[in-house]
Amino acid sequence: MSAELMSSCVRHSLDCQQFMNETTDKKSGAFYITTTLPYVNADPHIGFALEIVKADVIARLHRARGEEVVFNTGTDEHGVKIWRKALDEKKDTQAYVDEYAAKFDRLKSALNLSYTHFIRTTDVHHKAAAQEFWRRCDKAGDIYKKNYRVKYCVGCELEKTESELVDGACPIHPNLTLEIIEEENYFFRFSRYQEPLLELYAADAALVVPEHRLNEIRRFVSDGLQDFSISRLKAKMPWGVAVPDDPDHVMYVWFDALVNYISTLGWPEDEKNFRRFWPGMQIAGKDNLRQQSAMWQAMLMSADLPNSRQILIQGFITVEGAKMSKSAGNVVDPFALVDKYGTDAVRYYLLREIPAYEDGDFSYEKFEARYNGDLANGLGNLIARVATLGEKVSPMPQIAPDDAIAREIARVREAYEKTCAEFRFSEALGAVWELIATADKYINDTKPWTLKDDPAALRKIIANAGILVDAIREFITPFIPETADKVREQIIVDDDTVKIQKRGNLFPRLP
RNA sequence: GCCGGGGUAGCUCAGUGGAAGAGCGCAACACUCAUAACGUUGAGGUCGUGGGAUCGUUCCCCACCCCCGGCACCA
Repeated sequence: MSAELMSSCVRHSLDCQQFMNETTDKKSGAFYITTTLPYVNADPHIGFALEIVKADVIARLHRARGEEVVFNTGTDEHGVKIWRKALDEKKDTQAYVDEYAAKFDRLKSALNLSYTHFIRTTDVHHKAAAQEFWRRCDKAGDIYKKNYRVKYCVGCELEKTESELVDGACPIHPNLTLEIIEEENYFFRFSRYQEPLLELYAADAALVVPEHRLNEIRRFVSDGLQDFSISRLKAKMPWGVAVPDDPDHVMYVWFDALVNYISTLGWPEDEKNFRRFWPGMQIAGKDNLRQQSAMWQAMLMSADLPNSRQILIQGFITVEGAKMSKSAGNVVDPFALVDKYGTDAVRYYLLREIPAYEDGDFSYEKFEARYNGDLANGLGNLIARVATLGEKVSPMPQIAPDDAIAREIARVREAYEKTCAEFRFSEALGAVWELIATADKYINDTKPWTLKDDPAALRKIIANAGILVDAIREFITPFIPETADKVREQIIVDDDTVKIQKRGNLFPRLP
């Protein structure tokens, strides 16, 4: 590698490091990321799989930089919907949520996730933390009681929110008049935080990513905030965290659930761990924008705790262009996908096909096209051909790569680091696949299969191909770690030697 | 209705005031190390519609049409 090229690589690497530092903990090598906690009234679906796989990639990228990472996920287990569902299924509520928590935890092995913490909102410690959080907001004067009016549909036997109504009536029972029920609830003084929230958004334009989501929440806050209800009458719905010093109320599920992001760190008792990892990064779907970037931030201010470091908002996954829903019967089960295609194929699809910040689509046709096109014909085939060609000269001393090859790797590295820092993983993988094309073309051009009688020339080609493969392996490691390991089992490129031993195909072509 | 984002190749999308791009799909050619893989070449677009400013616009301005998201208790 030329001196000029070398210094340019170093420079880029420094730039990217600086960029990522802005979005991570400014303190000593600690990084914290959390998903939202899925509500356990339905099985895990592919949308949550996307969220947690992305979080996993971010966690792995930070670990690769030598940081200590806390990666949190878990389950949200309180609230009326869960309580009713357990009743419907004639199950003990705790037994019901235990079953679901176990189901969600199985995503860890199915998707090869590296989370370090799995919190359940029914954990004893979490409940105590939620109560302490409540006390702090109360002490700050942000909690008060007032009458709460809810609309109730006698037909559904359920309370209805405005957004559920069509022309002011229940869409399922449009002929029934909604009853108004008044009950006394505790409220959080959200309205008090309009200005502080706007200041927060103004102070850090990268707090919410992408930018249009920051604009969306800024407008929402600008339009004025109403205090929101944070408790429910225990007599009507007992499945919640007890409100401190008031046996008649339990916390509304929002309030308790959001506290998980810090209770999982041991807050409030473990001050040291909390200070080391908080503030952290949060990833959430677009339906969670308000809760994460406004409500939770106001709650943190009220409790006199630092705001989140960054909130990454992603889109939804549609299925063949249609919204995924239980009633449509088109919900995609991540476990079934993994059974059929394997963990890394599923991870790859989610990360490559779904855009970073917008809605993406799933279909079996697209999935299989990605699988065959990118994984079987692309990555898998390249590894197979390099392994077969290289086996003949293995082991061999490593030779410095051609300038053109080194330059191409440096170019891709720059694009890779930039797009990863902005969480544009689809584009990062696109850049890595350009390197696969480079390697394929290099092999076609140099025709190593014609050099059976010229081992020196063959070694040079294998050295270059090996450097490319090893760069590809490094780049895909956070995305499809198991595959990266399998590449290294076949093609081991170290500073001074290259060892190659052919094994089975990474991704057999689908028929 | 108000606010925001979009309409570019069959599909998914990138892009620039100065001769329209990528990937996938399709066709032809070439190759045989490799998973009927890989490579090369090619076909295919009045860059939503109509005006305007400009020497010149897919890009700037105006109007209109269409799509998507947000406009409070959706875990």
